Amino acid sequence: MTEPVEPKLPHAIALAWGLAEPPQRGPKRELSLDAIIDAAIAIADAEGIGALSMSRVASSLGFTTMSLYRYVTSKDDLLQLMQNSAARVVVPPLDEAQGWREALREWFDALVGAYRKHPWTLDIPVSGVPMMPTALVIVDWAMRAMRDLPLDPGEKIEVLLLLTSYARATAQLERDLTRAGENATMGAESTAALTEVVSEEAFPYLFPLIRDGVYAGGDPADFEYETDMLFGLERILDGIESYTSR
Amino acid sequence: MTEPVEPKLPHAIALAWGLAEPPQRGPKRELSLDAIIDAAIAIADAEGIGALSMSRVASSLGFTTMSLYRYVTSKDDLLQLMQNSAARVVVPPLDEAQGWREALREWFDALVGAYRKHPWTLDIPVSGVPMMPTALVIVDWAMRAMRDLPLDPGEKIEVLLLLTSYARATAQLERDLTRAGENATMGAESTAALTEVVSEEAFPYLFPLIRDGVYAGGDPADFEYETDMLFGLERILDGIESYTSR
DNA sequence: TACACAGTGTGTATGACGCACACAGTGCTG
DNA sequence: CAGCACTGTGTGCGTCATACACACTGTGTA
Repeated sequence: MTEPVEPKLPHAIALAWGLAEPPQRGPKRELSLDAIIDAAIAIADAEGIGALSMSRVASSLGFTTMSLYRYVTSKDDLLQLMQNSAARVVVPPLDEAQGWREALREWFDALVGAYRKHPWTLDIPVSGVPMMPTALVIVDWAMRAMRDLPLDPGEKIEVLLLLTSYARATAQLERDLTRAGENATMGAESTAALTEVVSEEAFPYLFPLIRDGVYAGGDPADFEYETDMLFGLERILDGIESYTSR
Repeated sequence: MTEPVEPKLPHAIALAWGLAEPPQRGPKRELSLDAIIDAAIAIADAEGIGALSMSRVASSLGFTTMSLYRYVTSKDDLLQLMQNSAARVVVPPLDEAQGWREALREWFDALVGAYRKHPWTLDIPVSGVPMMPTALVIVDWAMRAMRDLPLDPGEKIEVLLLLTSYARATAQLERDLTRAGENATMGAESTAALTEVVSEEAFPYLFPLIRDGVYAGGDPADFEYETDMLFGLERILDGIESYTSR
């Protein structure tokens, strides 16, 4: 009996960390975890996460549904592994000369880029404090970017939460607006309907924004991603700066 | 033939705005939309959104599954309406003397409070730019709080996005940590396992945080909600302040 | 007053889906 | 060569959302 490897890590996490010695006995495996994950990601990329079913993944690989369960304990498991794989980012080498603002911008871009590449990751419900390798790589990178900031560790984690949540939110908004551009539903049509229902009396402060098409309004192309999206980021960075130079 | 009421609003949204004249002909209705929504919310409150099925809701009301579809076109529809109902907040009367920082804090608290009261709203996938009444009430309130800030409308929306995404993220983190405290899974046990897998070489900047139990570490009770959670908010507010007083 | 018909709640049926489980075959290990 | 850990497979179960046909109800109109 060997050492109990890791004390009770959830299965997907253990797998993602590569903590699974391949079995010695029995027939050679025809599938592989990576092949399954890649196939699943391909489906999600092409048709979204709603189209992803176990049987769909299996048949796209030419195997039966149940064969997948030799590699993955549940669909949820698979989703975690997909997310871990899709969110993988390349961490640039440490540049000592780079300031923390620029470093965090670069980091933020990478995050948003990953969401753009695999938008369905936005549809995976967040499950607890992240413990997957990719997530921790991202955290490590963020901590590196903040290495010289005079913040205590708890505060850095707060900043991390701030940035990741904003990255996710902007990516989601961007996706929704893009979809609204294509899709008739939720498009200009229903936006117009809003004006009939949002009265100036009931929504005195919101009303002008809707009237002028600033809120949910007009052409989604008006949204200058690269500038609008970064406004919030710069505000966060300003906030950090003003705090640290108190 | 009467005027086509509102041009093509999604069904749930139209319902939520009360744009559905009750039918004149036919038998008296035994159910009501509100009763259905309330019953569904009760189930979600008690057992989470995973336990929520149409048949579950129906039988809790003493009706058949299909009867619900006379009031709601789909489960998704119902989820939107539940969220709209659960997120309802009481907007305090306008206090002219209140500064924008305090106003936004109050607003933020209300948001987080709603998430605390009905944590399952965190599990409802966000669908497009919010157009439900409650969401717009919240937006209106935020705009009121920012009424004197020298920001253009687009910037205010950016700030709104910043704040709502952070509120959601903190509420989610808080919930996850609370669960980790109760649940054995993801508890101290697997946190300990992290230390074995996160090496100092591979994660030089993250490693100390895990070693010292700052990240995902130690007692979840260490998380001082009321202070830690507000750190990020104060940074956002700082960022706005520093920007407006450029 | 009678009736057409919009609208009600119901029962049955369908097609996905996740996954448990038993099975027959496979190839390492003693 | 025997045992057995492990493979991919097939069947089957329970759950779920929802389509549809049905019998009934009450209101507006002929």
